[in-house]
Amino acid sequence: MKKTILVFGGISIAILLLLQISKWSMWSFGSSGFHWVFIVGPAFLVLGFVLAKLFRRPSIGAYRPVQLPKNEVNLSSQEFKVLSLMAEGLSNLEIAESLYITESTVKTHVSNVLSKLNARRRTEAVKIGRTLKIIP
Amino acid sequence: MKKTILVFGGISIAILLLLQISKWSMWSFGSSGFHWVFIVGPAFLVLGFVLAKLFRRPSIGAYRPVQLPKNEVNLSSQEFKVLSLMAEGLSNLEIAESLYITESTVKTHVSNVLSKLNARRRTEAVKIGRTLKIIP
DNA sequence: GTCGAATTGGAACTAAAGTACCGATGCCAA
DNA sequence: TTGGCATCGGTACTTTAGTTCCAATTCGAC
Repeated sequence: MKKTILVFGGISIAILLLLQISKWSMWSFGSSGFHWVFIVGPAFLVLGFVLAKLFRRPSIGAYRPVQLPKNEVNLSSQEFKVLSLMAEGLSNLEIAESLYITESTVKTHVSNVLSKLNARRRTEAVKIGRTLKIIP
Repeated sequence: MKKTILVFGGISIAILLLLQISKWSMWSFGSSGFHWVFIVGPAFLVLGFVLAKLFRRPSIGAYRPVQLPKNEVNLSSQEFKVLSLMAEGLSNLEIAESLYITESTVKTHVSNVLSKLNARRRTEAVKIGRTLKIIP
């Protein structure tokens, strides 16, 4: 709340300053076409807004709509086990030891699971799996 | 917030300087007044950038820091937000962009969450958080 | 006002996770 | 018998995640 007040206070002061400057400029420049400020200024202001939005990092996943992969996700037996153990918070190594396979194989399975669920991280895979009610 | 004020102050001073410079170099632009574009334009461009940044910030809310009644685990407001976004499957970078903080800060929060929940991985933290009904 | 917790962020790491590509085996249905 | 799939495993690589230590503000409570 204080922040907001300070922000708007700062903006107000800035506007006041700009007005003051414009007055001073009027006086010092005479009739050299100062009205440009009121045309070009807002235009560039808007441009700045737009550019700021554009330059903002695309944030690929933050608001990405979770597109559910085609109704039927066919995880294989092992892939399902791996996903379940991922949801339990196990690391690849721990999953490997649980299933008596090597970590390399687990990585392969994890990659396949991520691909099939259209996820990019194991946490996302777990979330999607829960959404699809594949795992509790 | 001091930063904000400093920014506005800096912009104002910059505009003043630009005006001053333009005053000294007015003769070289001709008398059409068109040169204002090159002075006011960039200034408002920067102002637009700053304003866009400021107006983006406060609208992220929607997360209520839930105070835990018992359960020794007491996550702070930001830590709770980070944990929630972890459960959504976001990466540290995506969480950072969602909360308008840097990835470094997110890492700090994640480390604290893992420590407080006695977890060793974010997936485990999510599972524990769900077990403790901190997150759905 | 002072103090502790919270927030933010940086630097410099180490440790996992994930990708891409490969080969081998076994199984099953067409 | 052959093509496709699942399983297993490997190498080499890039990307995230996570740790540790540090420091500057900020905020609420006392």
